[in-house]
Amino acid sequence: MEALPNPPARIADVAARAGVGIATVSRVVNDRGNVAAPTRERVLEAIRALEYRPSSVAQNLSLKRTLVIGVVLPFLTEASPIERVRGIVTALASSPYDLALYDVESADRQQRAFRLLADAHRTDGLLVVSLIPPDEEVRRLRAESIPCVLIDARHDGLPSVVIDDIAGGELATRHLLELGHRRIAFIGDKPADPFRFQSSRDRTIGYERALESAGVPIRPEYVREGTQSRYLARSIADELLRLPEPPTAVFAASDIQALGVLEAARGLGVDVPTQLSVIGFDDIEIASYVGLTTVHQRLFESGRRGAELLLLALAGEPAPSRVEMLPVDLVVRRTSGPPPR
Amino acid sequence: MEALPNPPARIADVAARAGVGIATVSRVVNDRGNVAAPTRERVLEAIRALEYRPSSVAQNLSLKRTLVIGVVLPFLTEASPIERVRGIVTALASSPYDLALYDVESADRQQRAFRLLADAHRTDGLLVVSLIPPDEEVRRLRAESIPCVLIDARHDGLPSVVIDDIAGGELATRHLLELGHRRIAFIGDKPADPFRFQSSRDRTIGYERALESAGVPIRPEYVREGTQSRYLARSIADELLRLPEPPTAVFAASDIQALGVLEAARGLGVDVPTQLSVIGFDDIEIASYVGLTTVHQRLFESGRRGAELLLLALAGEPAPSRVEMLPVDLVVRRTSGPPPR
DNA sequence: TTGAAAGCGATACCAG
DNA sequence: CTGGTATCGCTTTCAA
Repeated sequence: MEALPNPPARIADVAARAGVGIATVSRVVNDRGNVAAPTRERVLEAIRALEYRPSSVAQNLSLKRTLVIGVVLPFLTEASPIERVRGIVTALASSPYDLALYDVESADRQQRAFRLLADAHRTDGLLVVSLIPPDEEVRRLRAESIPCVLIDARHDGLPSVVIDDIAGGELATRHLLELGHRRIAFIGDKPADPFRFQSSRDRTIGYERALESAGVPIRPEYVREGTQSRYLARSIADELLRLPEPPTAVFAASDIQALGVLEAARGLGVDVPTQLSVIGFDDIEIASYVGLTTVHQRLFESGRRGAELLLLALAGEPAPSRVEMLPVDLVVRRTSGPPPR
Repeated sequence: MEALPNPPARIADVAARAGVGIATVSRVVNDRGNVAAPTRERVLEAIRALEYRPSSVAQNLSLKRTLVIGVVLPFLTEASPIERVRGIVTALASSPYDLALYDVESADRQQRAFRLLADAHRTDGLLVVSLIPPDEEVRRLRAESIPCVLIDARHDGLPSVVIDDIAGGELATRHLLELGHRRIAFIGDKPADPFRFQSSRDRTIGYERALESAGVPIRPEYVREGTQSRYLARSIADELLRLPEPPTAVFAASDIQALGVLEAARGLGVDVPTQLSVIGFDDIEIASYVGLTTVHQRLFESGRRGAELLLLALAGEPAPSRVEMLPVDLVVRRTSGPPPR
């Protein structure tokens, strides 16, 4: 249990002790053939004695690869990105790659993350989640042929894994329509949100499309694109429910927002689902606990699949397709039902 | 948007273009003084033109530091480790360090993780969560003076951040006692679990201690140390509730297990809290959604604090104390109440 | 103020 | 089979 007094052994130390050249040590360490058994034994003995372990940093420089995959993503503190990371971790577990996380909370941090990553070969490959990398960086990535896969985001030059948000929006809205609802409100993100980009917007489109094809007119006062926070969603829902003609159902663009809606309903004594139906989007873990009806998007799967595609690219195989669309499905639980009569 | 045809520029390219030596370029890049203004300008111009960015891999080798902090932890797929990671990410956000995650699901993966990390200077520092590193590795870490902080784990040679599990166990049990319960069961982890080590065991001790000082005898059939899974906890709770003299309250060593208990109760038509009180431990996010009474352990804070200590050590300042104990507190929600009469 | 050259710790080519 | 040596890209003395 006492500390070694010496600094870590280098390959030269091993070579010296074994009385061989460093090339031979390298061969033994990397299991390249062409080393006589007795020599190999001497080297191994020296390695053991000196507790030698190759410096990966030096290996990186020499081999021009790091065995590290960088994951850039915003809002690691929220539930959905975490699900995606789980998928990524799972896919990477059986690979030789390690994972470096770059959380992107603030704008400057974001810039730095991309900067770091484009930094030639700090990582062997990149997974960018819910974020659109600047054209500038994309160009560099390609120039240096660093493989990069987007998850929950799109960019012309890059392969990506996304879900069909429009279909999801339609699915949710159709569910409510089929239950008999006609006064269906929508709560979504700010359209300009640089992070979640098109997702919420596409869900709105799905919502509108479903209403149209059911012949239900879209009422502007029911379409509220505010923010992804639970608290703001709550206050928006509060307003909606106090409308002279309140909606009988609310479709929220995320479960987090749906939870805010549930809170608002509880606060006003509006019973769910008899007086108000609520449907979310994402199917985060909490959704199942509170019985939230929602659109399941395969968060875990998106991470897993994205990582898989990246591993393929890293292995030199070309990505099967540019944009891979993951299906969504409706999960009916306890917050949706027929409208009150 | 078209790709650069050339490989990334190296420092020598910049030097050549600016007509200076590489040393000068290095000075400019790293903002070391002693560069004449016109020279500096020429260099900056060359950097811009070539889109030069220093290779961090090469810098690592030269400087013997990586600006990466390694985080080793098991079960990233569960809620509590995630909370801790959030705390770590937060603390690291304002530092120059990046974060490399090593998830340790399986035993071999675990070995590999420690191996990688002890690997001289792949990371500048280590955060080990809910895991006890082998003595062997600890020795190496110290020998190579790589700072390492334990979170939710202890080891003689290393500073650590833990919570007071015994106090937590007492707190939970006392809460139930004060409500009037006398038949209080305990569901904990397998004592031999190599991952969660002492935590659950200590909570048991707290439980026993509280009962003792209240003069309530400990009934062996009420103390069930099984597993941390929700499903197994559910079936254990099921058994407990079918006992001729079932407990009126269950203290689970984790919220996950408590959720299993709640499921068992629901399955048997036992109402919570009128017929059965349930208290968990951890206060994971879901707890607040299902109204679970629990012992809040500062998961986020443990990560934050651990990272903070590591940053201090990295900055050369000595750790304030060897073992830092985070307080716990009772969060009373809707699953605990007086026992049925 | 500047540049040549010596590390940093590996890999791998090329002779021997 | 084995060893010397160039190389990876940067930082940092040491002289000029």
